[in-house]
Amino acid sequence: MTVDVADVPGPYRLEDQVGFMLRLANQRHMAIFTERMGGELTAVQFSTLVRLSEVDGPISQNALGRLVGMDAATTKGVLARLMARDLVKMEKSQTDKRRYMLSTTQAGRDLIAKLMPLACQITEETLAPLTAKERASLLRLLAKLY
Amino acid sequence: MTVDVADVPGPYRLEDQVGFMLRLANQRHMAIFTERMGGELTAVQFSTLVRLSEVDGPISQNALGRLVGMDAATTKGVLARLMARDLVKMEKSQTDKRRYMLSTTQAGRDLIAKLMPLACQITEETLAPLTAKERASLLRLLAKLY
DNA sequence: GAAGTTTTGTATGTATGCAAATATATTTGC
DNA sequence: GCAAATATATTTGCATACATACAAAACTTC
Repeated sequence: MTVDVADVPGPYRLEDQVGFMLRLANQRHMAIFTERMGGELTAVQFSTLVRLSEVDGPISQNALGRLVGMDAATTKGVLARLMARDLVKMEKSQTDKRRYMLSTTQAGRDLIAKLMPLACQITEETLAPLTAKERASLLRLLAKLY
Repeated sequence: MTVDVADVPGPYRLEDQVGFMLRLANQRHMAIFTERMGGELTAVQFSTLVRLSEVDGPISQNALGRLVGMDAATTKGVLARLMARDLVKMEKSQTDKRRYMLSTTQAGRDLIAKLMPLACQITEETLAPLTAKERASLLRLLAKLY
């Protein structure tokens, strides 16, 4: 009678835990992002602004937050900072008195256009250690996880 | 004359950016961790306690932080919370008057032993959408990124 | 149309995570 | 042996991120 090596659990090693590695990989990317962007926008602010320009129509705060993967409390803070810089504007909905309808300003769209090449460089630098096949594989696997 | 499809950049899609996907995957894992751990320890606190028990000798605050991937400011807060719960103890170094030497308490080691099976279940649940090969592949690719 | 549920936005508290500045102690270079 | 560079720990400020609780408005169901 034999034992399959794959069935022997072995010791708990932090480096073998997805959670730990996800955190470290994310940290590395954030460091690259912050350094390259030079304080123009944070990663979450950039994602939020891109999403808002994609939908390109008035959208509620919570709905936009969901499209970016933020909860309501986080969304409020991010949008407050974007609005303080006139990159996003907000107006009361006529049909739903609870809602604020959000849209990008011209300054917001201009900033995205300016930062887009930088964002591509950031992705490139983050993925630099991987081959083209590995990059595709990583994205596919990450997409399965959420 | 033909054009290689791989050379045509295409539009910028948020879902194709590693940074965005890393953030979402990490969020999903954190949600699983928090729910399963039931408030016993956060993911970072657990990692820190495991690392400290691994080195199993007095270690300085900064050195431990580096082993877990935290900067000095973050490390201080995490350790303060662990010490407030008597999971970690600290004493002044005799040889280096800047350092506090850290070690786990019996309560800290007991808690890790108790939570270890839970941590394995959390990893399992996070990786549930992936096959064994995909899991190994993901870990290998993540390890290359930092 | 009234009751119960859901959605939206807000507020608060806690926990990472980093940048930058500070203070003290140690090590290194010469 | 001393000045310069490093290492350690701390503090502050800002930015996610989530849990929780709340109020107001809208929707569902009967």
